[in-house]
Amino acid sequence: MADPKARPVTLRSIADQLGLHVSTVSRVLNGPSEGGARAASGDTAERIRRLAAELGYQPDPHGSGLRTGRSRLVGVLVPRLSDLVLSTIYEGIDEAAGERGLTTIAANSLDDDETRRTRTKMLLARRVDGLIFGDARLDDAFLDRLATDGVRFVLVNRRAGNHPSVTPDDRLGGRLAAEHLLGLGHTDVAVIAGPPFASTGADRTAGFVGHYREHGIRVPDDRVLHSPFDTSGGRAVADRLLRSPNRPTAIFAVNDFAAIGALGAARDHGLHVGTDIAIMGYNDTPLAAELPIPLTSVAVPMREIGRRALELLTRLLAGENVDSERLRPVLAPRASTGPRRTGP
Amino acid sequence: MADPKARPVTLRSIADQLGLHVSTVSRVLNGPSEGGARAASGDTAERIRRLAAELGYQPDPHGSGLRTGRSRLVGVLVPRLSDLVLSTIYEGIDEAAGERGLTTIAANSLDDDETRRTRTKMLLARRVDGLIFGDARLDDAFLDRLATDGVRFVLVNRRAGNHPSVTPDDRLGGRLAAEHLLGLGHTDVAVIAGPPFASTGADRTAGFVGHYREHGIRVPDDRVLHSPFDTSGGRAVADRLLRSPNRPTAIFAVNDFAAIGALGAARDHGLHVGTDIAIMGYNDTPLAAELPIPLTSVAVPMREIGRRALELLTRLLAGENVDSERLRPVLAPRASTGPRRTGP
DNA sequence: TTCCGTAACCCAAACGTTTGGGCCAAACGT
DNA sequence: ACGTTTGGCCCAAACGTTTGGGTTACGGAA
Repeated sequence: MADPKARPVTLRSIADQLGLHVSTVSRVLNGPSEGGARAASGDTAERIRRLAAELGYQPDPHGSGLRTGRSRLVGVLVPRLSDLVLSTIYEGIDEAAGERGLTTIAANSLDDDETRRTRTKMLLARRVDGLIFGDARLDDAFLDRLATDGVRFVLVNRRAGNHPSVTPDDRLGGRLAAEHLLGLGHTDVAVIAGPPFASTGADRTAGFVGHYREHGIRVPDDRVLHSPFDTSGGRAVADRLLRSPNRPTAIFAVNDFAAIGALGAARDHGLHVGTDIAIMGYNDTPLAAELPIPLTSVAVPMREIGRRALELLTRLLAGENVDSERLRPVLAPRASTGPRRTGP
Repeated sequence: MADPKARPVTLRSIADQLGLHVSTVSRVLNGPSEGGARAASGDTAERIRRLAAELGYQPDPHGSGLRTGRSRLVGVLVPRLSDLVLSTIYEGIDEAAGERGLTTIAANSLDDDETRRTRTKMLLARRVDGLIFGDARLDDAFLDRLATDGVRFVLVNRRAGNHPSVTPDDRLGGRLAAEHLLGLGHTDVAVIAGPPFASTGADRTAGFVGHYREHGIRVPDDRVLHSPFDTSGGRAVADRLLRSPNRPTAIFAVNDFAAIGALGAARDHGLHVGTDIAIMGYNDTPLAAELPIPLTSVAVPMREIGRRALELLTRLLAGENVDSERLRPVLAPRASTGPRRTGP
């Protein structure tokens, strides 16, 4: 691995040991594994590769970064890594990056404008080759500015403007939720819609409300409530809904954690979830299926979304023109919206 | 921020514009903000600083890294970032790193030996100045080897050998749990102990069992079950416990997610948690307090643990001798272990 | 035989920074 | 007045890599 005090193994040390020039070694070790254009003779190349492997040579990113101007670093900005949705997406990003020899640097923006700015600046100062933003806002002036400045980035999970993005098809997801609840006979429904600036919540809500509208049922404005994407936020909002005299028979939370909060609120009101009231979430977090009352949710391929985002970025960095991608969600019906049935 | 095609602003470009030498600029911009040893005159220094700020100069890490041999990069290896405990700790690490002008690179090891090896190699190839491991194993040959190789690292959350570490005081935490359950009259208890190679589970279990032993109650070996630190693992193990003819009256899971799984299993067995059976977790995840049946847990300052780990590493890198730190956990009693009471 | 092509290398510059040595002039001490 | 310090700056080398441009030497074509 790494020797104690031994001088780090460098192109030069290899070249010297073999009586070659450093540039020859560099070309051999860089060229496509077999016979690059200006590579060395098969024999020499073999000796070089063998010695490099034996010494455990690892190119110094400072050297190559300095020379090439590229760092093979990708910056990833998310609202919070401790949000399971984002950390799972990040795992997908990092996994795909690793396969391409790229390294990712993650940072939290906390959905705060000032923090985004400083963290992005930090990443740029690190000379990342490109960025992936998981904290885009609808109508995002910051991103627009960055784009005109020539910074290369893609969005993940949330879309904004027409910056290239990889997201779930959230309108469809909202529709699936509506279809499910309507199919169970719920005509009096409410939505816990997440914060208004996130496309995820907005699109899921729009899809949901749209489906109901197309079936002649209007979801009133005061039945669409905004809240943070977390448990306590969901609980607070659900409590408000359940306190009202004519409470809904079903609640669609655009996020599993908000839904879990709603579960708690329902219990506080003495309601049995699944019979007295239907509650469903979104994202199909691993937790959802394992809860005491399993939570109906809309499954989204989060890890795959992360992978695709990284791939999109690499294509962008390669100079290609890229298009946004929408990944297909699928319904995961469980006990929280009705009589117990065999889970998917 | 970053201009479109404009040449990046460098020490040289600043020096040229001011008719100075690049080394002068460097010294001014590096020296302790006021009057370094060999800095320039107050006037010149001021001009340099002003222009640097105006142009938005950011030192190129490739250049300085190459010259100094240091990268100001810290590698962080954890089992999984999508594990809330680890991602929260990581947030603490990253937060503290940011304050010191360091950047962290995170990677998942999945608690898999091969993956650890390759990911660590990757981080080392990136020339990180030091590492923080969140996936240590009791008796960890890999870490021992790394240490003798001169790699500088600290451990977080889990301890191993006598490598410097920052962890919760898990024995104490286990004792707090035992004290709580025993105080409620539970003498017939079981432990969901997590995987056997993690010090966290082992120490929590040891503290728990030790406390009972000191009070004359033996927790039999077949009442201490190992499982992964996740919900489905906890559910499976709890199911086994509850299926047995003489089932325990209380279960201590060394992890909140395993406890949530146990909650589900209890429900499957028609038991009402809090009255029919007591279940408690560990870590006091934000979720715990918000669950339909709030989960008793042992609160651990996860974010602070991360911060301390980073600080410990910086001291280590500065050449100081460092000691491990154990942070104090505190009990968070809730409804899942007894009659509803006001939460902490 | 001469000339060209090419395989297989070597040379050298450049990327941006840091840092041990200068060097000059002004200030100071005696 | 003369030597010494020191403030304020410049010089140059080095870190490891990549890459456009040589330079040989040899094989084959004319």
